[in-house]
This record gives sequence, C-alpha cells and structure tokens, in this order.
Amino acid sequence: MSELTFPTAYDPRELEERWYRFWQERGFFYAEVDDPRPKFCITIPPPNVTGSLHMGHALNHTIHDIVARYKRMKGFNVLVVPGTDHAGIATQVVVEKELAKEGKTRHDLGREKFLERVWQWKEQYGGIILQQMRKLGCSYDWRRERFTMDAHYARAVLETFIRLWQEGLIYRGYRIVNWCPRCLTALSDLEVERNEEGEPGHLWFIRYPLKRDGGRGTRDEFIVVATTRPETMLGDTAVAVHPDDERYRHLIGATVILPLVGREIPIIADEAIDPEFGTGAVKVTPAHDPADFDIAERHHLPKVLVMDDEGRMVNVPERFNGLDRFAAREEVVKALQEQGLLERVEDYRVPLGRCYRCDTVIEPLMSLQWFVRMKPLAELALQVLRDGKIRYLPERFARLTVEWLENIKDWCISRQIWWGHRIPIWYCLDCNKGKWELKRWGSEERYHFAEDAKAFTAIEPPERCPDCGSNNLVQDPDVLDTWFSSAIWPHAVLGWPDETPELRQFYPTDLMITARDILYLWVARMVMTGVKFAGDIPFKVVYVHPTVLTREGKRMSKSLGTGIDPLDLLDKYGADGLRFGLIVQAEAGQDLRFHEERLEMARNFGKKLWNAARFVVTAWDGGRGTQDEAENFDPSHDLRPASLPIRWIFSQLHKTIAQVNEAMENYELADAAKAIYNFVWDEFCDWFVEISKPAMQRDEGRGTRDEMAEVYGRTLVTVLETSLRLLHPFMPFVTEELWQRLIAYRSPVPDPQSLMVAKYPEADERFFDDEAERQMAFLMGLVRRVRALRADLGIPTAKVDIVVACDDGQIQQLISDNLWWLQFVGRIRDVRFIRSGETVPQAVSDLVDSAEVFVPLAGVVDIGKLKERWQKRLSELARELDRIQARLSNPQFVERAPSEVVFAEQQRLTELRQQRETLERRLKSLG
RNA sequence: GGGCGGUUAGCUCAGAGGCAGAGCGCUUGCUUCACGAGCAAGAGGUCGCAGGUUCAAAUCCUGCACCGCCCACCA
Repeated sequence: MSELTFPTAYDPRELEERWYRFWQERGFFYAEVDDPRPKFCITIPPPNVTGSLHMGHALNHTIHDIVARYKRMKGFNVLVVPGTDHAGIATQVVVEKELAKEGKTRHDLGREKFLERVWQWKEQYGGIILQQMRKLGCSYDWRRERFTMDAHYARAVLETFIRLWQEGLIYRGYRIVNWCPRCLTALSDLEVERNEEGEPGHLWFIRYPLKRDGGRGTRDEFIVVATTRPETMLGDTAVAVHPDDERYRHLIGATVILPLVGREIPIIADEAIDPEFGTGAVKVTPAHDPADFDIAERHHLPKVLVMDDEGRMVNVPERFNGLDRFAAREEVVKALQEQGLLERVEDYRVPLGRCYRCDTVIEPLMSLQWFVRMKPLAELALQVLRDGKIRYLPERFARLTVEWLENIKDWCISRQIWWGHRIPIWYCLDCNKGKWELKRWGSEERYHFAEDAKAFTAIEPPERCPDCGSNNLVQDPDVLDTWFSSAIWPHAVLGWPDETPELRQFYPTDLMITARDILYLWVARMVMTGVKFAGDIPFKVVYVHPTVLTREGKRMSKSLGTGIDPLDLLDKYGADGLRFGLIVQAEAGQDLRFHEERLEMARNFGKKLWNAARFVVTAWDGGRGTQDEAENFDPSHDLRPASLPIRWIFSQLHKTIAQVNEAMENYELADAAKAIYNFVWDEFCDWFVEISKPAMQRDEGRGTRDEMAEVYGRTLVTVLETSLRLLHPFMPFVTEELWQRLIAYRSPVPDPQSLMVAKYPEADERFFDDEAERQMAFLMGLVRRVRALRADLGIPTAKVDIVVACDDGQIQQLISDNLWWLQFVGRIRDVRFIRSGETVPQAVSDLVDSAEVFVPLAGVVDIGKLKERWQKRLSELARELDRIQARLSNPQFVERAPSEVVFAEQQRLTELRQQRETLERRLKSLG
C-alpha cells in the first residue's frame, strides 16, 4: 500500500503550496499574549511598500524564519510581526511616474487627490512583498501585520514628535541641508550617497581683485581662490585664509571686489582653512556650503542664497538669473574668462553627493528645516551599548555604532514631499503677523513662516490658537523623514503609546535581523527611541547578515542588470532549495557572493531526503514512528551485539544534534545547516541505510518480522524522524511532507499536529559512543580499501573472498560479527584470517590501520599500476615518518610539548613504521 | 584622510597553535532492488608577501601588497 502512494518524484512546488495553507489554516503562525510559555519576539524590518522581494530580502527572511521555527520548536511562544514601510520619497516617486504616463504631475491633482492616489496604489501593490514572503515559507503572525501609516501607528509617530518637542529636542532653523533639486526636498546626511573617489570634475582658479583703496598698502592685484563649483561664487560673502599663512597674512582685513557681482567682501582668517589645498585662499559661500556656513557663523558674515529649490540661479546679475546650476557654471566660467579672471583650470575628482532615491546631484543649500537634537538621545543609546545590553553579531558592529553615536549630528527630519506623516505643528497667522508670507509652490499655496515664528503642536487638527483663540491656523506643510517613523517600529507595532498587553508581553523584542546598510539609518535610531520612549532596549540581539553580491563580488542592482530575482529561483528550486542554498553560503560577517550552484546542491539534498524517506517507509512497514519513539529509544535495551551500526548511527546523530543546537544558539545558521546535511547524506544515507538493507532482507527463510529487521526498521524511522525535526527550520516544506508521511501515514484520522510544533531534538549523551565510532571507522576503512583496490585494478563487481592479515583477536571478532553487512556494502563473499606478515598468492593488499586486507586477483592485472599505488603510499608514509621523527628527535619538543602530544606522536611513529615494513615487503615481492 | 573586513584547491568558502577541509567543477568506473539531481574510486593546496614569537604557525605579533566596505566640511 505504501509503495503505491509514495510518489517517486519530489515536486517542491505542489507540496509547498499545500503545506503553507495547512499551517496557516491551523493557526500555527499565531502567538497569543496569554501563552504561558516563554516568549520570543521579532519585528521584521518593514520593507518598502514599493518593494519586490530581492536577494537581500530572501536571505533576510530565510534567517528570520529559520530562527522563528527553531525557537517555536524549542518551546517558545514565537511572535514575528510583519509589516511594511510607507517609504515617503520612494513611493511618491513611483506614483509620480505613474502619473507621468498619463501626462500629469502631482500638482495637477493637488495634495489631497495625490495622496488619495498614493493610498490607492498602496492598497493595490503594497502587499506584494509580503505575499512573496509567504512563498518563502515565513511563519509570521499575519494577523498582526502593520503599516507605518496605519492610524494607530501614525498616532505613535506624532506622539513621538510631540514628546521630543516638549523636551526641546526638536527645533526649526536655517542650516545647510542636502537638497535634491529633483525631489524638491531636503535629505538627511544618511540619505546621500557618496562616491569614494569623487567624480570627474574641475578645480577652477579664480582671481578676485583687491580693492585698490583698501588702505593696506599692498601691491597685490588679486587673491586667487580655487573652487569646484564656480557658480556659487555669486553668493560669496568673504574670502578666507589660514591665520598663520605667511603668503596672505598681510591681506587679512583687506577687501576684495567680488567679480561679476561687484560686491565688496572681506578677507578673513579662519583656522578651518587648509593652507596646503589649492591656493590656501577660499571663497566663502555661506548659503551653499556647510563649512562656509560655519565660517559665516563664526565671523557674522551675511548668507546670500543664489539658488532656488530647483537649482536655478536667483538673486544674481541678469546674465545668470534663472539659469540652471550647471548652465550657470559654464556661464560664470565664460564671464570670468572674458574678464581675464580665470587663472587656470585643473582636472579634479570632486566629492559629490547624490540623492539615494533618484541619483540627482545633491545641492548643499541653506534652508529652513526641522531638526532633532541628537546628542541627548545618542547618550541614552551609548549607555546601553557601553553596558553591553545589546549584543551585536558580529560583535564589531556594536563598536562601529558606538563610534557613530559619539560623533552624531543633528538630524534633519522635515521633507518637502506629500506622502508621509505630516509634521504636527501649527502656526497662528494672527499671532505671527509679519512673520509669514504666502508663496505659490506648484499647486500649493505655501505659507512660509520666519525662523522665529511661534508654533505649537497638536495630535488632532486644532480649532483655535491656544494663545489668541484665532482660528486662522496653518499646519506646517512638510512631512517627516520616513526613518523618523520607522525609528519607533518595535514598540509602535506592539501598541505604544498605549500600554497594550502585547507591549507588556513581547517588549523588548529578542532579535533584530538586518543588513549592514541600515545599521545607522535605522537600527541605531531604534535603540535611541526605544530606550527613550518604551523605557527599554528595543531588542536584545542585532544579527547583521551578509550583503548578497553577484558572483563577481559586485552589488546586485536592478539598474545594473546584475540582480537575480529570487522569485525565479523559488520557481526553479522551491522555497526549501532557495532557503537552504542561501543559508549555507551565508557565513557570518562575510559578504555573500551568490552562487546558484548552491541552490542546486540544496535541491539535490531535498531529493536525497525524499528518496531516503521513501526507502524507509517502503522498506519497513512495521508501524508508525513517532517523536515519542525517538525520545524513548532506549539504547541499553535496544542495542544488541549485532547492532554496532545502530550504536554508531545514534552516536553520530546525537553528536550532530549537539552540534546543531550549539550552532543555533549562537546564530551560526550555516554551520548548523551543514552539520545536518553531512549527517543525513554521508552518515545516514551512504552508510546506515546501506547497512540496514541486508538487515531488512525478507527472504532466506528469516521471515519478514525477525528481531533484526525490527530493530533496524525502528532505527531507520527514528533517525529519519529526528533528522526531519532537526532540519525543519531550514527546509520546512519537504520535512513536513515527509514527516507527515512517516508518522501520520497509516492513521485513519489525519493527524492535526504538524512538524512545525514538534519538539526540536535535544542531544542525549547516553548515545555518545566513542567505542562504536572507533570500531565503525575501522570497518568503514576496510570497506573503502577493498573498494579502492577493486576500482584501481579494475576487478569486476562480482563478490570476492577477502583475506585479512591481523594478529588481533578482537579485530578478527569485530570483522566476523559485522560480516553480514560488510558482505553487502563491500561486495565481499567471505573473509579468512591469517597472521600478519603472511601473504596471499594471486592477491593485492592494502593497509587498514595495523591490519592488511587482501583482495584476490582475477586473471590478469596491471602489475605496474599496483606498484605505482604502493609506491605512492610508501612515499606518503616516508614523508610523514620524517616529520614525526624530526619532531621526536628534537629534545625541545619532547621537553616542552604537552606529554599527550608527545605520546600520540610516539604511538603514531610505531604504527607507521610497521606499515612501512609491510609495504616494503609487498613491493619487494612484486619484484 | 581615518576606520573595518578579506586574501586557504580551478570557483565559492569553512578552519583560529599539534596529520590542510566542504560544496561545486574536473578524471575514472557503475542498469548495486530509495535516489544518475545518484553510487563508488581519484586528481588537485609553498594557506597573499616579508619578518618575528613558539618545541610547533593558515592559525599569534609587526610591517607590506592587493581587493571590498564604512565614515569625514580639503574648497
């Protein structure tokens, strides 16, 4: 019956869909707050709603789900909270592109209609990536899915803003920000991409004429400054030199006439100037350069803005007015040339910033923005990190985060876009008379309030001004940086600011699994807000997983065409194949050069398991194997003298279990996966299953139910069942399928339970059996030697009689006791023993430890080949002997090395000498 | 400019003082009754370079080279 219903083909796709539905329907993914078991909680890094699963996500969620399933089987009440991020700029850009296809811009719709449109888009496409995670097998609590703009979440965001505001940690002011002239918004420093070597550009050397009647009595006509952005000179308000620079000391305090503009500006001295660079004299453009802004603050210089939001020149002479920044650059250079003020031009690599969303060159620009004062927040994070309250894996990232926090700068949180959490700040038009102006900005009427305008916060839109009662209120038009809302993710998804049971039960979370690139952008900020607002660290462990690279070591990127779509891989190898193939190449702290071959290996492993299970189920129908049986397998009772292989496989199994558990506890997932792979394939399939075949044989008058068949059958089931539980977190689908077949197969009522909620194997040291391992190693060595002799000498496959030369009665006994399976796996008919040193005519031999095994020669054999083989072995022996002898004859070694090392070497020396002797004799006999 | 990581078989990577490993690839043989996506037997390595510590170094220390990443206001 079983033979009929166990399909020969392993088809991942069909069974994966089936089992996911099964798990989902039975509610195995859900965690309840009143579950008495210890909790284990993870909040996933919310992917952008615009996203589709890429290789980074695939790895990230493979790790998430392996850990979740492992902990669940370990008896934890596991909660994984899924969700998505509204991804302000990214999403707005996507929807704008959609509009562009209809020939519209967002201004054609206006703010409100546009937002409606974005919501529509989000409802339609925002869940795609979470669907893809389900295909991967993710066992998350989908009832608790969150979105960073859910009503409740939005309230948490505003609450956070207001609390920071009340503590004076939020301020509004003019600063140089990273301005994207395409997105028309400010960006934080972390949202700007910089190329290490800079980008090709020029360094222009410009002559600034000194004012003649400056009263300094100098004969210099010019001071020469160098710049990479000549167009900004139109906004210069000073020239700066280093105070100790001998070349310019006499000019400090002099006045220059700013070319093309005619403005008189001073020459000042500032320590920040590097005399080595360029000419040592710097043009100071306070409104367009962060360093110059600081200089201007120190010297009370005016700040002249010469560019608008879209990067066009304003407040400049007619010739340049309205020109785009790059056109203006050419025009300025031309004008300077005309006036003979351009001294020279050098090629130069310019350090440029680019918008992380649209790659447009960032313009550093003075702008009125909202900022968070970060020092006090960073201090909180530093404290918990220095106290080691959060463990980073690999550990070095904790130190890097500390260093980043120590040098933290204020965070620009306002964005001039529409999609996002609108800043909960209102202004009263009446109280702020004279401090505002109304400007048209696309479709919007924008009120621009002065830096010192009075503002107040409110969660709900307020009716009246708290000061004057006026209802002429205007909300700040800006929205918050997306990362401001994701910074509160762990506590906000659990219900903060309300004191929900979820928050009480699951916070702090236990693990944060993330890639390196958002360690500062996101992870560090969660630590700050978690400690500040939720009163505790947001997670106990940060697991930083490798970045997935192409096989050439390049970044995977859609635009470069170097990306690989995990969905294709899912189709090709199944979720189990993708998961296992990915995790075995994910070595901690090391970037991952993705190799599809590994997925092939993983899929092959799935098939290997499938076939092994098919063998076990069809070869032995003696009863149901259960987890209970696996747990209660009593070695002292079940392991009879004829069952060395059983003692051996249990020893190996439990050592593997110990190894896997240890690796899992340290999050060394690749090591755990490889340990299971090696055990299942090399030990269970290649040896134990083969050995069990003669034990299970039903003919030759032994009947089908004799004791031996029974013990081997039960062992096969037990070991396989345990292996499936071990492997389940890595390959959840195929293991569930096989486990159900193995366990629930013959039950008339379908078993409602699942491998998902079975107990994860624990090592039982009673099964560790070094003696069995040693004896098996010898016997396996014997089989390998016999096979190798046959393979090398082309001896046909028919069974042969072998002869073993050995004086050790125990070894003879060992071989005799196990001959029943040695015959099968070694294709041996019978064995005969002789004294060591004796020889057998018409036979070839090889050494197994101190024994020698002879295989008869059938007919002609290539003596040359045989000689070659022995000579090679002899020279290996000689090399090894030399090494040991040299070592042992070194008195320093004998004296200083630990005695057990010395002893082991002496043992080995004796053994090798004996082997050499035998080999030399064999060689001589060949003539 | 500062910091971090890497360099081990043809490829991708483990190994962290005491006999150099895995997967893939390669060679040879195999209709062995679970599996050819398999089985069996093999070949293949001055552990980046140069010094040092040690009885003993892929492994620890110093320096160098090359590759990759992060941070930084040299205009």
